[in-house]
Amino acid sequence: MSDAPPPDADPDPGAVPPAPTGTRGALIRAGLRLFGKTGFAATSTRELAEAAGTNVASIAYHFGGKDGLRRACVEEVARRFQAVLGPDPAPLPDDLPAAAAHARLAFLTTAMVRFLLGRGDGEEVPAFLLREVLGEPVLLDIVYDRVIAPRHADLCALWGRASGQDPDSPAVRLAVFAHLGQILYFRLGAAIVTRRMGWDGYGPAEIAAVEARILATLNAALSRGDPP
Amino acid sequence: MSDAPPPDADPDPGAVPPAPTGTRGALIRAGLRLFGKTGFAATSTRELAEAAGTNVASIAYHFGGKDGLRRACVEEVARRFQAVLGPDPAPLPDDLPAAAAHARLAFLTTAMVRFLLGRGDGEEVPAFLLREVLGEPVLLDIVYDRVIAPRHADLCALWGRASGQDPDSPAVRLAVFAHLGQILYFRLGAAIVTRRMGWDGYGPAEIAAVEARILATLNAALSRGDPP
DNA sequence: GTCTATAAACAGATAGAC
DNA sequence: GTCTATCTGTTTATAGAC
Repeated sequence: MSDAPPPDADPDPGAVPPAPTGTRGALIRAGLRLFGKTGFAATSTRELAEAAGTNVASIAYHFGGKDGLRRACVEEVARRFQAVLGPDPAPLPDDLPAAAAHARLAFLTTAMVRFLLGRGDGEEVPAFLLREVLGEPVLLDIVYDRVIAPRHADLCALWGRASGQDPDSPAVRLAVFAHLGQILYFRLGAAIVTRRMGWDGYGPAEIAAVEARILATLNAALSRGDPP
Repeated sequence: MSDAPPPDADPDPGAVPPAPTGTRGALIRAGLRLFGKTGFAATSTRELAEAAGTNVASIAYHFGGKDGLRRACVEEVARRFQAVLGPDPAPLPDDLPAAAAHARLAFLTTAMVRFLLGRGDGEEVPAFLLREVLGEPVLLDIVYDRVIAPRHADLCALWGRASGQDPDSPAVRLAVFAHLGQILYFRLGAAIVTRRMGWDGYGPAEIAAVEARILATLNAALSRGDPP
């Protein structure tokens, strides 16, 4: 494989960067998976190199060291979120009715539940992200600024419109966090939830049940008896 | 300090074991704090010994090795939960009104929020617990059987009574998990929440705001407009 | 029971051939 | 760019004095 280390500056900050390829990309994907699964400290550079189909020295070559690979993984998470959700969400139209905002919140909720509980990135990205949030506060800056804060602000705007409250009020911000916390818990506590429910992992039927529960709470919190 | 390794069998399984003391107890407390803060793999035996005010060899002497200390920490978490919540919760009276069940749920919710967000064990125990749940599934067994399952069953009984649903139904079990997930998130995502809210940690006013939010969701989910 | 000294394995980083 | 071999520091576990 043949890739040079990337330039430090992005000439067009609005555009979504392309997915990393080659040895560099393989190492990042291995890092995302192994760091998320067993943790940063518990993952050796030899394991990373083997999982990526390369040698230990390439980690230092591409990222300067194990810490550099970690940072690259954080940036890759930010990039994937940008790629899925779009770089700059459109501002809310002034005349958006409350019911429409409610419906969009329900739609985004469903999408998040399916992403987090279904097969795919949802298994490794949240585990990695959570370990970063629990651990080094330095890397949290990247996660916060590029992944969390913009999306949270979007959801607050919708929640405010749907509930008739000020979207910048502490009450709305907390409500959105509580709502997101519910969803995240079903991924983070998956081992516990599936055991207690007698489930063998999250299949389509199980995901539907979780979706129904979270939408019910959303509708209740927004003071509406029925889904829009 | 002078303590022998404890006997393997507990002669009275109903009683709550006493808190570990001496060097053994100091090592467990150090493990709980450091494992929770930086993770198991990232914490060295030298750090543990220093934090406990003893030497590295005592870890092998008391627990057989670093893994043994980890296991002892898991059991200490289970013990603390038993000590605070009581070993065997009383079964729900048959004639408990829905409003009383709702009130008790609200009371337990407030207690959990204050425990998790306030100063004290709430800072280290959940972090430790979460890392265990994310990692080794072997230790999850102890946590699940002795900490999570009994408490979850209690809450399901209350939720069923308060909402008029079957407490053993999947819907109630999921509702309780979603409710707990909200609460846990404010501890796990504390770094994110406080930053977004512009808070400097969780003080009394901040805890009250979170409490209010979670009780509001609880009341809405139980289809009641106002707190009991 | 506590502690020092040490052993054996492993970590991440790097030099240098290709 | 890739890879092997190696350097240097640190890890856990243990032997043995007290």
